[in-house]
Amino acid sequence: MKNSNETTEYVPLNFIEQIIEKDLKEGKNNGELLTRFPPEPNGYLHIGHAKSICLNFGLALKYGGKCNLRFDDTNPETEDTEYVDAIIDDVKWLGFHWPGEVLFASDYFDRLYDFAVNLIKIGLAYVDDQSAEQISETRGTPTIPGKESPNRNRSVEENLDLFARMKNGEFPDASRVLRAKIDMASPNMHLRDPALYRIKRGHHHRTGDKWCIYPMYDFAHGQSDYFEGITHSICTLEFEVHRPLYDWLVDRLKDGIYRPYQIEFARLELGYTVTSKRKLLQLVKEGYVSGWDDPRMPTIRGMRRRGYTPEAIRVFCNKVGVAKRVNVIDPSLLEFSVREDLNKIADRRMAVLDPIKVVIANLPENYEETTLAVNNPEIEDAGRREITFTREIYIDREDFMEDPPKKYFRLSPGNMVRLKYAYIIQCTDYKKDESGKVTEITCEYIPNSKSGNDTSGVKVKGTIHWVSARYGIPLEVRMYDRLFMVEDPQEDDERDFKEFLNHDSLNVIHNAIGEPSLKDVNPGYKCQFERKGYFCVDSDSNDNQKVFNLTVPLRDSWAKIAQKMNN
RNA sequence: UGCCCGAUGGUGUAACUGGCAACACGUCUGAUUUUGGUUCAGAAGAGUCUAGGUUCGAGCCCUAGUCGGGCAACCA
Repeated sequence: MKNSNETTEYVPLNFIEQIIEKDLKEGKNNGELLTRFPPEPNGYLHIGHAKSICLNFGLALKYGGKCNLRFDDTNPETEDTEYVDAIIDDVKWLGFHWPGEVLFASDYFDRLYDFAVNLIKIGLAYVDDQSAEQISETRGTPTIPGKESPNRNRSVEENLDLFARMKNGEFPDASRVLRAKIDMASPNMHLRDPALYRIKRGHHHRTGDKWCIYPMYDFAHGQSDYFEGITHSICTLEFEVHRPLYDWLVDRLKDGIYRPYQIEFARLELGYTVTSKRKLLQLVKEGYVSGWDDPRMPTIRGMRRRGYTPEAIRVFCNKVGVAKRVNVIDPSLLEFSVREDLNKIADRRMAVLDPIKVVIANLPENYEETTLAVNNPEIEDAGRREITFTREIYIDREDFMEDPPKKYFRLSPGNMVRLKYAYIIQCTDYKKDESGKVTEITCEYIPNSKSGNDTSGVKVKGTIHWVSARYGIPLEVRMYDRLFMVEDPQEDDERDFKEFLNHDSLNVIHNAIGEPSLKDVNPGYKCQFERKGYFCVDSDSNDNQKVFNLTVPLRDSWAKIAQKMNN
């Protein structure tokens, strides 16, 4: 450290925080900070949006500012209140708050219209009668300058008249547009007289049929920022080339020193999934997943149903960082964040996913012994619950091997393991069916080896979970794996991303057995199935049967050892 | 062939704006453990896209190039 007398420790800032701290220090925009999260209500929010939400709301929190929730609803064709409601719910679920009401770009339609009229008056906008095709053709290409529209130099009066008549519905859809008069030869395509307003008779989710002209994104976004007093308008990289237009418009709208500034960052891409709204919609529509909230989906709703916590998602979004480099985050980081949170808060329970019956031969037929099991070893006062040990129990198929390799610490013929919270047992016999599948195991328990007061002197390397055959309850357990088999399913434009779908991403277990305490839990309840992973109760559960979703498996160092031995 | 961004271990970010690369995930060791979890201790792994230049000194600055991304909706 350079300055040893400096009391504040240096904390690395991302580039946006650096800009903000500088702006705040210099008193730019009165030293205020107001950000905004501006979704278009035409789809559900996903993990990429979560990063933007955490960034915008997080910055406001960090620097004592505020963050608005504003819908960018300028295209009635694709937008719907269904999405508005879902998005509001998702942002709240993530744990963020905005000042006052939810805002909409459509709140500003009147002011936007007035601004457009002003632009016409000062000769910076004109009505173009050309068709979309003509406009597209005369825009030129990135290397060839565009051609000016024959309507470019209409009089202010004629433009005013035409624009008013556009608004009044005198012209058919798409027959005319209002364009900014900037520069048809600009190397930046967005400055070649961009369209500001189009005629479109869609039914708007909020303004109904009041308007038949709607502002384009570029004509709505920066101005909405300005109307709200946004200081830092943070968006993703693809809007970088829009910034000159953003500035051009805001500079003509502002009427003092205040103005918002756009800053772009690289969106979050997550490996082995897709985050394009179009592709996500396709997965839903074509039935590859059960819906927007399918637990395999990278949507907020999907992750929520999967059992991810808001805390875990927020921590994850902070860990990935903020920069301008295109990035693909490895899902292991997300899973780490989820485990980290769940380890602290989730109850421990025992459940057997692939049951084999074990009969403890040296125990009487009706033997029962009830003991207390720790709910969460990470939390001292998380309490205990009762579990009952009986002569017949179930253990997981993975925990028994006829012919085990050296480092296998679980049950095998002649060998011993501890049953968690109960006794050490030794395998004396086992049965198989014609196919060679083990159907039942016979064991003997070691007296005096009871968990907690073991005086047997027997030492075992392994402890396994179990469920009483008499008291266990049937469970449906849905095991999930990554949706795609390749890290970047959209890398190859030539190939349909669906070719890379992982067809084993869902594996439903119908005959799992859980400890009896699982009978009384409600959808959303999260727990760890000991030695397996974190699971949560799905909304498909009913009184007869609980359905559990695998949220994330526990780290499994045995699986790695076993895999190595196989290779 | 135009314009705008970007380039640091496998992945993602950092290096307090010029002082011989740090953190997290992942990987690997070991210890503890009645979860092969957690926790703890430790290790390996980049010399910063390339080539020049400025400088006592460059991941940071300059020039050229290479590679990657974006831009030609009346989408956002």
